[in-house]
Amino acid sequence: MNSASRVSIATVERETGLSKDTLRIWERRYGFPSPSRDRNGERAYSQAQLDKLRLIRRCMDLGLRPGKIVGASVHELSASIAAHDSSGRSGADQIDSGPSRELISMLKARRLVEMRDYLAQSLMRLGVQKFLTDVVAPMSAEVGRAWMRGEIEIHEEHLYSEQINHLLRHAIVSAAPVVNAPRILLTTLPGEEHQLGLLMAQAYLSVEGVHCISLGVQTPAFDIVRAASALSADIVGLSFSLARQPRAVLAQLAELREGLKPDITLWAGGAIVSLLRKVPDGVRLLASLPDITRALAEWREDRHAQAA
Amino acid sequence: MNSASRVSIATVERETGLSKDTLRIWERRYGFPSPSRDRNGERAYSQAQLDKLRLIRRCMDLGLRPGKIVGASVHELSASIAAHDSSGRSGADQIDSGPSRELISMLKARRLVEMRDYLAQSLMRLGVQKFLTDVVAPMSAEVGRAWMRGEIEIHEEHLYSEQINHLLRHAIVSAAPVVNAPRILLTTLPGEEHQLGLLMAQAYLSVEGVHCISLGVQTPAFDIVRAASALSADIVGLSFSLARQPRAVLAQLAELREGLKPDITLWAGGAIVSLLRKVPDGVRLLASLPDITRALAEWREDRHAQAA
DNA sequence: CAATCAAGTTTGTCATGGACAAAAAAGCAG
DNA sequence: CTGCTTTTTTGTCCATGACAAACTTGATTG
Repeated sequence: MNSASRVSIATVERETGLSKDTLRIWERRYGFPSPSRDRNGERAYSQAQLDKLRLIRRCMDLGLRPGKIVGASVHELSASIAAHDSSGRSGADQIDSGPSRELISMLKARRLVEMRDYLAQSLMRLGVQKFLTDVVAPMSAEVGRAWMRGEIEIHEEHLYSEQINHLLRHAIVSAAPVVNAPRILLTTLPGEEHQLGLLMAQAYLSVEGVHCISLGVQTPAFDIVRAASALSADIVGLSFSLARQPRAVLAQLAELREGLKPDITLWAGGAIVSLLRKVPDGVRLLASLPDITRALAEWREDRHAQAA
Repeated sequence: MNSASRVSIATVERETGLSKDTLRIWERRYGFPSPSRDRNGERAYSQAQLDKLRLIRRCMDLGLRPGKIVGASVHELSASIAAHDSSGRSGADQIDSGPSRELISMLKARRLVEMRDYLAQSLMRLGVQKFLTDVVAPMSAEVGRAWMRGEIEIHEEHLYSEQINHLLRHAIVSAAPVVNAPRILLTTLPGEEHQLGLLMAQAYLSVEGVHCISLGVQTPAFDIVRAASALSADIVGLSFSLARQPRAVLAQLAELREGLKPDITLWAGGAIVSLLRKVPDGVRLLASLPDITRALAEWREDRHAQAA
């Protein structure tokens, strides 16, 4: 807590996700960050530099390039983020920022029991799907933003994940064997560690009367293909967080689509999909949770049409 | 999949957990691994080198030092591991290696439904605690060993975790408010990412009539102290996987004990504790799950004695 | 005008080799 | 044995150079 406010390059790497090599080469090329040195000649970054690096990282996730923004001021960076933030969000998305703010302050104040009760109560009151769209989704976005801004620590994000994780897993019901229920395989590709998005999808689907199997995170494409066959899946659903590069996502999707039998439907969801410019062939993008319901209806129609 | 069997240094770093710097300096100092180079002068490691590095890593986790073992043959390395393996395990621990082997082969073959059914059925038949001690604990150890030996991939371990995670979270009942039930705070310290051990403890405790709160993984000591006060916890329980250095574990425990109010009991569990030579003052080590029951009984006696 | 391709920039990762502090082992006194 | 000092081991950091892949820009063509 009160430890020297100067941090090592290893810490900065861990906190920002920027590799040591990248940090050194930015210093060489752009002159920022140019940390002071400790008595032993090693880089010692200030808290302000760390904060700005986090901002830069966030801007890059928004698609801006380092050369353009490393030289920018904190103010300009914030402005860029704000511009993106508001352009992406329609007015309706913001209605729940009140409860989210409230939950975040509970999180930061460690008012855990209160938070858990509030969440559990919301789940009961709203039902699984509305709870996900109106409470969990906005709050997750808000937690992500708060982390990027440096307002909360990574362990506080873990704490949040833990609560939601528990609540959702408890809420997920083993699907009653509906006749002709589609079999859906859920997972993420290698490099994608965030399991909350996956879990949200699973919870959302669990009340739609489908047969849902989660492989957990980071399943290689080849294994997804094998598992889809072995489990005779009708649909493969993938989740992508904001942390991924759009290009990499498209490439991985194309590779998987190629390997997957054509009669297996491929869905891609998660925060990143709304940033993708072109839709890969043979992949259904799901920009939000309610899209799942729509996509499922479409799938059932298609299947019906084919059968007839 | 079938891609060239030579892999980049970045891949080796990800697969073995050995940093690029470490890999380069081992090559310089010990002459291993000395990978071939691709047309562009970059290191290209063979599958055999990767396998041996994994073995070396495993030996190091057992306490051996790189200088002694980097030059050793694969055979010698395996022998070292086997020696440690058998010396640590009493005969009774091995009774369940049959079912574990069976479950591992299901895992590798992606016979998921079968695995899930088997696990769910075992849980029903044995009850939570016996399921944990007789099925989950041996199998987790076996999965860990299989991963170290390179027999399974990391995503297969994730898949296993996913299944257990789900099953346990579903099994954990929100404790009925027993009168005078001890309040237990569960978490791991920074650097410890493994959540399965924590979850196992929580599940085990959930049927002991205690009030159990999990903070998730990687909570800084300072925050644990704050949370313990805020939630008026009677006991703080920590989990440590084999991946941690015994020294670091002792240091972190001592630091936490110092910060924590003396009347709060501190428990440390997980695979590493049986390797600790000395017991830190004021910390109760729990070498196995059944120890939890014993420790809880002791705690209740103590509390009773003090009240009288 | 949109789309495609070639040339030019930007950017991250890798390589080499030197240095050093922290951790572990070894040696030694009590 | 236990506690202290010295030596060895070991991982991380530094500087600088290089280059391929990704991205941008601008010219060319249907």
